[in-house]
Amino acid sequence: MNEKNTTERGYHHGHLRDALIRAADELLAERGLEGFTLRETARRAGVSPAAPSHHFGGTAGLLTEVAALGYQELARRLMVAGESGTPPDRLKAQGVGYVRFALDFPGRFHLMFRHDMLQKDQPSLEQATGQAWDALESTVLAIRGQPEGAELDAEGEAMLIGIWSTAHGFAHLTLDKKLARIDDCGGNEADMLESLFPAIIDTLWVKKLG
Amino acid sequence: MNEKNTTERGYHHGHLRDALIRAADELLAERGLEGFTLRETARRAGVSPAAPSHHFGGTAGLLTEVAALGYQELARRLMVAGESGTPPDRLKAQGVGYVRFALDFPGRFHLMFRHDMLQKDQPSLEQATGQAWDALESTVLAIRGQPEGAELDAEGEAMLIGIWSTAHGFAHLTLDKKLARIDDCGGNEADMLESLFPAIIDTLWVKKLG
DNA sequence: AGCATGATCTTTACACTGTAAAGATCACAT
DNA sequence: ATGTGATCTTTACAGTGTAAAGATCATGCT
Repeated sequence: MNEKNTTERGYHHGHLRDALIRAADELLAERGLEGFTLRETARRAGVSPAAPSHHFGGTAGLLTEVAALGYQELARRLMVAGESGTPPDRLKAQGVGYVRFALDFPGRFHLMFRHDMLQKDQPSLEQATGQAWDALESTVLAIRGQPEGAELDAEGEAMLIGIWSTAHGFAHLTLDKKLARIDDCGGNEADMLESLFPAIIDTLWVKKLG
Repeated sequence: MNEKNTTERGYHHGHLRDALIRAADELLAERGLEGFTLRETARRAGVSPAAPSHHFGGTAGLLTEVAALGYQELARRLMVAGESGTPPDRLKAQGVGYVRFALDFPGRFHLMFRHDMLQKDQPSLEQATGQAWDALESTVLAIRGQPEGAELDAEGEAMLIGIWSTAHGFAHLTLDKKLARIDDCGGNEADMLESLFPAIIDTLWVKKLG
């Protein structure tokens, strides 16, 4: 019944909703969040400027779906990073993975933390953010010696928010070129991630936890 | 010669440049960065929509001056916070001061880290950011036992960027309501600053430094 | 089969935005 | 006093998001 997967012509697109999400994500990757435009997204999907609003209610609706995809990808990476090693090593790896995600997808990343552009009550978004949170939480639970599924104790909570804040802030500062004066790595983002950020984690966390 | 400080009537405003910066800052405080508009700023200054561009070249020019003021205020607070106590205590106090600044002036804070909206080469901005950086650097130098004015060693650098990242990330996450599920403090930003953030610093940093 | 119904997409329109270009006004030095 | 340059206004234009109304089509009901 849905056999117009190849050439989407005619008045009705067929898979417009998915196509719009994909187009928006690509536009975000190309021009960043500030270069994003609902009309340009529609243009890329080969559709009229007002078409997206029908499916998503407006710009915020579309961007919320894109952000949900971003959280899914982030959660996936955090789970992979938290698979092997001692609990402190896993937490460190998740921190690196968090920053790497931000540097790989700056547009997505910025969007995901712009609550003024998202509809926080959207179930798809809530679920995806929950997955990312859980990935970190289970690692911290292991560090604290608490059973899986338990509620974090106070120090565990501070630990979780701490690593999150540190990774989040480092990612933001790097993307905003605020660490450019650090000449150890000549502004190269990859180097900053591979050497500087782990050094920070070591200085802060691992030495204390291990 | 400049005696029209009270009633600014007539074709020429007199102190339009300053008035625009003030109006922009107020607008930022009222509606946040996303509610900011060059035309509304002009309206509040009682002037035509195109007038600001003459003084600042465009939106970015005006916002850069506002951001420079923000960095000045931030630097002032960091210096005050770093005045008394042991070096680790001073660094902790500066971290708290950093977050407090962000929560007190969300509009300014967001603007200050939007490199796509600022002119990074503006001297007023460069100088103000340098002051804020120096305030943190001198505290870390004291912790590392290095003389004032020296160049930070590798671990000191990691320490500086680490505390900055942690405070920066915590501020961002708080402003974006990402820590709302932490029910220890019922979403109250003041409580989060006064209890949660210091707990994080203690768990991460101070225990290790002291 | 024929047909109505509703989902999907387009067209049109409007109130905004930033800013470029050209004109008006005024302070001030000569 | 006079013109010169800085300051501000007017006008205009290309964009933006989205509301409202119209066109097109798939689908299920009789």
